[in-house]
Amino acid sequence: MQARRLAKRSSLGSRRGSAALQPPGPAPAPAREGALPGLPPPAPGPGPGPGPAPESWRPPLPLPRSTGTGPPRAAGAAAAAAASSPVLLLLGEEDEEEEGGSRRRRGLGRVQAKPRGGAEEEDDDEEDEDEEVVVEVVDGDDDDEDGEERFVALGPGRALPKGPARGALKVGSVKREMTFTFQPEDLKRDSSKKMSHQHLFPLAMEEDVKTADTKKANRVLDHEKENTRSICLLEQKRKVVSSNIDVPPARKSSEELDMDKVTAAMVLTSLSTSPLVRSPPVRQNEGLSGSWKEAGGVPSSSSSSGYWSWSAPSDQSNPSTPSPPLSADSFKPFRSPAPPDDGIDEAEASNLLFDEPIPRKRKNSMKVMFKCLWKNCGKVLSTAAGIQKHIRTIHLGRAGDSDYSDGEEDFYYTEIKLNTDSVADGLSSLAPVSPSQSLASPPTFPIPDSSRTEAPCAKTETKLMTPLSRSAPTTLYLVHTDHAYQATPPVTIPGSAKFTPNSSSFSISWQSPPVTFTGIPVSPTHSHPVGTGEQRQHTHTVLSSPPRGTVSLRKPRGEGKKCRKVYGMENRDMWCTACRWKKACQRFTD
DNA sequence: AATGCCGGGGT
DNA sequence: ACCCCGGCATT
Repeated sequence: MQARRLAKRSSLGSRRGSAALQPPGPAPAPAREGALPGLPPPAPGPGPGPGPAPESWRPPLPLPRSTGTGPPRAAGAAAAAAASSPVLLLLGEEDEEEEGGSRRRRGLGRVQAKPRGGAEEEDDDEEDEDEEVVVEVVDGDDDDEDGEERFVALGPGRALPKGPARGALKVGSVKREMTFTFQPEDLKRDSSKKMSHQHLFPLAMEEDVKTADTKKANRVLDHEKENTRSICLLEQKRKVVSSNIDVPPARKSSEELDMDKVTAAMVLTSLSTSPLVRSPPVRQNEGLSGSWKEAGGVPSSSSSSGYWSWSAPSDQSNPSTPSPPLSADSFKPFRSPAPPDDGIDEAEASNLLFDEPIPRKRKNSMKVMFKCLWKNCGKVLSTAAGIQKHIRTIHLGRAGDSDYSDGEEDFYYTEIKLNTDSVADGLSSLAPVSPSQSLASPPTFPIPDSSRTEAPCAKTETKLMTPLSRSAPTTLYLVHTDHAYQATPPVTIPGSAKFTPNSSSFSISWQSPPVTFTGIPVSPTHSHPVGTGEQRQHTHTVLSSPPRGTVSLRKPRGEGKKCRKVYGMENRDMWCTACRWKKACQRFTD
């Protein structure tokens, strides 16, 4: 079968390539990929344009490969690049950030270093519909200078070969790299990969890493002051890294410790925003914070938390160890928010296609603030802790400063990102601004990609809440229905939000019945499908509106291009399964 | 007529 | 669950 597919694919690939450049994806497609110099022929041109993201992942993944195979990966160059825009590189985009984006980014980042060949591309291309290529963001190190992120494509069958190669490369260039992949289904493979990786890592290297890390820590401190968020991410990254590498219990200054707290808080916040996590707010948060602190903040090696066994590197990598899976899970949320990003394709990178409660993704140049959702309050603080306290004391009337928190505060505030860069602007302006948003009281902040709860909450709040009402601003949950069809396997990441690249493809199936919001024909700004997608997400809240009497069960015909159009009948096998089955297209949802 | 999709059926 | 396809609604 594989073989068959392969053959088919290759043939298709070529075909597709030509097709791509053709009519189907006229403006959008080309524009999109066109911007990427590094990327060879925007092979599957058709997809990119129309589909929110579908295509992005579709295209072959040259990157990973190149990364691994890439000849002289100019470490120096890379480092330099990173240094120039550390944040950009480190801070991710959206989780959903389908690999497309990442790849792209990557491509941009190191284009100079190694232009990829189209051939490889084709090759990678092969598995699309059945198995989406999953690109994992591998956080190299937290460090800004040589922060390197790697995307490992976990394609069925690909991962394995790749691992070793990469590892080898790594060693050669003396770069530290952690492979942290959370591929539920690919876990095994993954672990094996990691293993190999580990093996490749000479002890010496680890030493190196340690020292480097320490230095980094210091540097990071500086950053913290100006960009908390980025720090956050960095921290997170570091944590991730540490989980794999035996990181020396860095001596942390009190300041840093503080930061950790804040970081934890922030993360918690973001997490709490996630519908999934929401239910058990307190517990969750607490637990998390705990682990976090442990992970990142523990100054002395006395990290007792059994969360992540990082005492022995080999341990983590050991597939048989329970830790890997666990950590993987727990990491998910963190990782997603910090997907890399390059300020260039942010616009599209903003592909916020999530199909699920995805922990808010963070944009690099975004500042995170916490806004009180209490009616008529709208207070905005820069720290989660602060806002929590504010809520606790002011609104909940909890005993003064008692740090006691039942987690309820989480419901009353939301994390908002102040985007400093264009993306935000683009999005917000672009955004057919959900009605709720306009209603939201504290309009001060453009809520580019506020957590989905944000808008809805605000709305509800203003509308129904009584000042005194103790009930938290009703939290609206997103109704999300996934199509069973064409389920891109990896997509469903149980414990945490799915932000797998692929996820973008099905993202929003708002076929959800009781969906209220019917009007607001999200202006299909095709140029930025992403934004649109997101908007929709927001709007898509259950709760508020009375279930429309007769919800036309029929899915409003999508206006976007569908597989059929994009690929044509000839390439029917390239269609998403749903399309093939004459079901609602899963790939190009709109 | 071409599409997009639902409902239903076959395996 | 996977796959097909009749048939209807839309374009």
